[in-house]
Amino acid sequence: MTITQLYYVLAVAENKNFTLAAEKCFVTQPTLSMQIQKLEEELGIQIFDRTKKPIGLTDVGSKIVTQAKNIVNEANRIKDIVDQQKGFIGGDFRIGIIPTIMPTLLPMFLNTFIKKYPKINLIVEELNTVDIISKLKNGHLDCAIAATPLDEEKLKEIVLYYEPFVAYIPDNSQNNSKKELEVSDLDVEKILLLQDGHCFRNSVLNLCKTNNFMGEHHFQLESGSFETLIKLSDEGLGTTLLPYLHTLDLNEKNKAKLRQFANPKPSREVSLIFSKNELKIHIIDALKNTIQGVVRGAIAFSDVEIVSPK
Amino acid sequence: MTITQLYYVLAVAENKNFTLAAEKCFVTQPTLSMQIQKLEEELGIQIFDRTKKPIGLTDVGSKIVTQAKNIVNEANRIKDIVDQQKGFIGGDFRIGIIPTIMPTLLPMFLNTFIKKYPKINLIVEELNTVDIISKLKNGHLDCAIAATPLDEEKLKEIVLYYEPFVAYIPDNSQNNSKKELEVSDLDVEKILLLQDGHCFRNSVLNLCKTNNFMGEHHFQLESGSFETLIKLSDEGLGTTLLPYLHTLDLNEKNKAKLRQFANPKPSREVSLIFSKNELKIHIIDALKNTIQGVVRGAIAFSDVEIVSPK
DNA sequence: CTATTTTGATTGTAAAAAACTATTGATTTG
DNA sequence: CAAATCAATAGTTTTTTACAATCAAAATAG
Repeated sequence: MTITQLYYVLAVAENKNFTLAAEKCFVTQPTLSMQIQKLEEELGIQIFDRTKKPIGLTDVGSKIVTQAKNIVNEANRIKDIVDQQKGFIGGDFRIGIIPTIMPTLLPMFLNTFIKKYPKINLIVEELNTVDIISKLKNGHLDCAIAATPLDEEKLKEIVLYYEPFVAYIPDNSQNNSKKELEVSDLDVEKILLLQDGHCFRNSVLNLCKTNNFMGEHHFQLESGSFETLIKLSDEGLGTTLLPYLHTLDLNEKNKAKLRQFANPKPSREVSLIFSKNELKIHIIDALKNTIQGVVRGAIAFSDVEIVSPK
Repeated sequence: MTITQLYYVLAVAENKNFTLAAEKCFVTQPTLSMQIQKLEEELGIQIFDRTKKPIGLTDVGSKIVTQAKNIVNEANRIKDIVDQQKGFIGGDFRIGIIPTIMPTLLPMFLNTFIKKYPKINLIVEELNTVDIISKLKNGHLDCAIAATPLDEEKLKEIVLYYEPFVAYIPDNSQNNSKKELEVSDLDVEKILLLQDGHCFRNSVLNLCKTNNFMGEHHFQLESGSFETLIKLSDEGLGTTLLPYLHTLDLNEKNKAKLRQFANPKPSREVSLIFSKNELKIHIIDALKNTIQGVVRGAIAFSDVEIVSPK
């Protein structure tokens, strides 16, 4: 059994076609067919069910494919080890970002980053926090950006920034007297929130601890965008909170409904997260510096009461 | 990079000698030398420091060796997958047993087992519970026998038997009047216990929950045998509890100091433990049946109040 | 229902890789 | 300093891998 044979198996499993798989592997079809036959012979089992069209996997075959992925992944880490040793900044780099951070943060740093490190092949994926955690652990992601703390044993978090929330109040006239909003002015039971990315720091508003926070509403937003939230709010369903960076590109009409909080502002902690035994530390470090560079300009840190997360 | 090359690297790392490593790999020394050179060239780094005597690893080298072990382990699992498919009962099978179970249980089933399954190459290791858990998770063990429950997410437990404890009372005359001992008769603060294997079932005696149980003594037995415990007890340091199977081969003098408990007897749950994605299920099943077969004769289950573990 | 296309297996051959034997060269040991 | 140890090198042989060309079976089109 060779690693090459496993690559061939994975290619066929993925493309369900020997000819196409061979192309992807940059070899001719007979070469690939022979190698797979050899492997099947060595193991004494059939990996592929060639009677089906398109080609299918046998029962053992699918287990072998799963394991082959593990082996190939582990094998690829050898290159990462060497790259790290050489201080090489390049190669594939997979990053996961939660939906509520993606649209505002990614455009801010992507251009700077890929220009500064042209050898890195950045692969960005939008994922929710649960998927991010599992993919970081099994090596499908090199790092991620999400609301923290996650309190995961095997993951390391580096805080990128604290993003204050701004209240979005559809009927903003009634409290117009006060300039800055106090947290105590909010009726937390009536607030509209997304599931993801609303863990507040410093217990200013302690909402994330109740895992199934519903408030007075009879629905829960499992996922979705802040656009949805704004529209629901406009429909009279209540007040909502928007992360500061999201408020920057609202239209004027909506901006009028925003109300800043007084200090200490409720805010979310946004961090770079990676596995403790991640090898591409140099790239993570480069990414961290790039993001912190661009964010420093956008968020005035003095606005937020910084308290080191536990 | 090939799996063969990684095997060669591991052999050299282990033997610190190219010639010896080559023998272990059943190839000539130049073959092995060449392959390792080729790998080093492909990666563009030195794995071995050949200036040292005996040969040493470079910094990257040791990282690569660690990863190579992972890859080779994962690769070996392919064979396990195929074996499982074929229903093959054989090959290497690594089992860990905690010290307080090993001496009594292993002799009871080992002979029966290896005669019944001559194709299995059983490798038994005495390990404490902590090591067992980590080695099951990283694939260094195929299964283990320990006191349960462990409450480990990724591990599965199959209860083999409940082993009642018997009190060992050095000064057995004073309570001689009563025939069976009640748990309440014991002063739990004065009891001598081993760290391992003393998690009592059914909260009859609730000792394992206090992680650093010291009682009135000024010492803790981190490990050791029940022989030590008996001698300490004889020295007047207190009463102790012995697992039922251990009491069977005490000398007459010591047996006189034993006192059975009344029902419900305090007992320990002994289970077969394995990773949830362990492939050698057939072997584990064979082992379970063998052990339960021999234990059924030794422990009268009616003696123990069986309550299903939570 | 036959012609055509698609797709994987087969065959024969060339190139590449891996293994072996024999030998060298450097270092350590007696 | 001679002998022994041990990895590297050189030169061959064997094995493996890849390729081009072709075949055979199945699916699709006319």
